[in-house]
Amino acid sequence: MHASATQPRAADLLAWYDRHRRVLPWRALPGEQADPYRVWVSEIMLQQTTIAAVKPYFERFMVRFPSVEALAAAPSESVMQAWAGLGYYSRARNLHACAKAVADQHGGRFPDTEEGLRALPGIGAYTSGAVAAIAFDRPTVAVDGNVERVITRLFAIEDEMPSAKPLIRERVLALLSLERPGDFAQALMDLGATICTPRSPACGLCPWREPCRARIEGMQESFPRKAVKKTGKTRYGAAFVTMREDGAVLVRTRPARGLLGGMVEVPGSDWRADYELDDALRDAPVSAGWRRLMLPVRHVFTHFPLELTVFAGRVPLETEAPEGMRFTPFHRLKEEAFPNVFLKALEAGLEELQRP
DNA sequence: CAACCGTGGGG
DNA sequence: TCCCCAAGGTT
Repeated sequence: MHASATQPRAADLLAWYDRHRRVLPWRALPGEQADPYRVWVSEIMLQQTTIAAVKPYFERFMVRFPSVEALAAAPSESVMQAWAGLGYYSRARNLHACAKAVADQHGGRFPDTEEGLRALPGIGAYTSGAVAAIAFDRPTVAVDGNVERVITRLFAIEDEMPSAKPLIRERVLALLSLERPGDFAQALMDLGATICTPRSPACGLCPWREPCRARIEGMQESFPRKAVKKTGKTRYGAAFVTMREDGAVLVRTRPARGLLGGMVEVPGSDWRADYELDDALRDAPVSAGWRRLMLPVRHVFTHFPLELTVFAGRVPLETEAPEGMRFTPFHRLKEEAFPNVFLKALEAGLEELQRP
């Protein structure tokens, strides 16, 4: 007798989850109630970010900001610095705004409904469902990329993303376990992350291998259907690593909105596809004996690649920082909220300055 | 609603 | 090296 297609059941998923659930720093142990603050912070950090990248940030963040009140009371520079390197910095700005809203308008307690959470900054359709289900066991779902992959395979949904989203949500809601919504949400994500992976899914270990339409057709890796997205044109620019005689380095804070908003940078030019490197020194923040590094710093953002040519120079002790800039003592550089692209530029520039 | 918004790792 | 993509939200 061949295994005939059955209907997927939440019970099969939850039974699998009870045996294979991952242990994560923000996840409650079986039978324990999850801490909404930790769940919320983890969900924001995990947006478009891998668990491996998040773990060390999460641990440091919890030490530095142990409660939503502590986070709300912290200066924004401190929050941005704690986030530096994680990417998508609007998440950090919204996180801070959200903490203030919870502390000031909700008495330090997170709303315990999907709708209430959804109204807070940085909390959208996914995160509101995730926190409501995981931290408050509300009967709702959390549809992320994992879930979209699992569900489009399970039902062989041919619609391209993101137009398939409403149908996917409908299917997940139909499967939802009303007894264990929090575990159901986490089980679905664990399944997507460990079994129903983007490439080479381990269908033989899947609790839903029998009802999975995509596996039956041998087409599991072709879901979800997605249109190919095009990458932007490479942009070019100059960055200036300026060291004062006492070792202090010239930096400035970027505007609060937009790319790398609110983060710290070394001064530089605009980034354009047609940037003329020959004229780069007109973008220098101060006059110095600039040395141009031959190897540009390469960095890839979500929507465009960047080639940053670094100039390094020393300036006298009496040099004043231009308007909007400041000299940071060398030993405090590590406390600045540098995104990675500027860490790369800084490292390259400082190395050049060490040479005779 | 499509563009914008980082970064690191895996295949 | 290159490409894809990971627990998305905002505008």
